[in-house]
Amino acid sequence: MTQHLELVQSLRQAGHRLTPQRESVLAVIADSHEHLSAEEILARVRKRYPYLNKSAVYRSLELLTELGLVTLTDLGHGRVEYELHRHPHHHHLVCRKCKSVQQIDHRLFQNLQKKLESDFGFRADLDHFAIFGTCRKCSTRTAKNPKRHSH
Amino acid sequence: MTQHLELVQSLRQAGHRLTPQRESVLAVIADSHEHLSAEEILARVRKRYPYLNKSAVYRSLELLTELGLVTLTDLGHGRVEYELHRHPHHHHLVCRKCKSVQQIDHRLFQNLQKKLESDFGFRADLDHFAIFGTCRKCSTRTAKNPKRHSH
DNA sequence: ACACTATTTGCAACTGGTCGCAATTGCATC
DNA sequence: GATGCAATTGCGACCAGTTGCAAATAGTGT
Repeated sequence: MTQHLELVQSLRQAGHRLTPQRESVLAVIADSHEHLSAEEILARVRKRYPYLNKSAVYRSLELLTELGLVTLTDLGHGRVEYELHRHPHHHHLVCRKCKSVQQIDHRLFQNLQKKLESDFGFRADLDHFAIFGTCRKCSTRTAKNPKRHSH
Repeated sequence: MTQHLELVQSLRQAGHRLTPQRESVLAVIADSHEHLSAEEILARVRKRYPYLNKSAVYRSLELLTELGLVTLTDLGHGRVEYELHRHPHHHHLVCRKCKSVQQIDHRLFQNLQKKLESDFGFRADLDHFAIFGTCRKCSTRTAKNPKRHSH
């Protein structure tokens, strides 16, 4: 939980207030080592603050993402997932057809990331990235049998 | 409109039916040279088919995207935007803080795209991509004055 | 400890998008 | 041009997430 403390510090340093709501959202994320959906976060937070409102959770998550303390990934499952920002990170290849998710190493992105920073001064959040496309299986399958597509 | 015809062909070839709903969604997208939100597409389609249901539009768009005829971009404005798939394409750098959008050349992605295909057999839809992060202006600003962040 | 005020929260209404299912329809075959 | 049936649509309920606004409160200064 020293991590938790650090996070609280970053928040305050960036000029934001530390409310019990934010504190508990942070705690939940810091304590978990998996991806969490907003819904799951809300449920866990409510164990400590039963009446906490969902907009508070969403607003906290938005802020934490903006501050770079939390990463957000849309794996195309209809809900966004949050995770404490840890280094280094993996990325995801998400197949639009079969919805499979494949992890890839973060180093694949380093060149691009550096180039964006040097050319445009843009600090890309490429720490936890989802790329959509068609996986090997689905590419070959559709080439043979146009009609079939699983889901 | 020859383009429109080609699109219809691709649809049929992939084993899908050509319904008036799909046809009009396609026509609207093919006729427009800007990004269109689903809502805008729905509105335009209704000029021809006044009672067309929104789910039909969404389902058509999903299909067209899957077939690669249409590209979909989430610029973080709370709504996804659709566009006819034209080559070559630009990409977008979206600042999480000031929400500004900056276009960049598609060639920045070619290496990555090739690598994903050769290493994983994954055909990434990198034709129209949005990368989130912090733009130059916002990086320097937050370093100086932690509190300020426009929106 | 108290007052002040900008930030944050709770609430409830709203929005964009999805889903299950019954009714309809494109199109292949006769 | 009629038949059959799987693909597709319409519908309404639903879901995740957002927003505007009035009420509450963290943190600053006294």
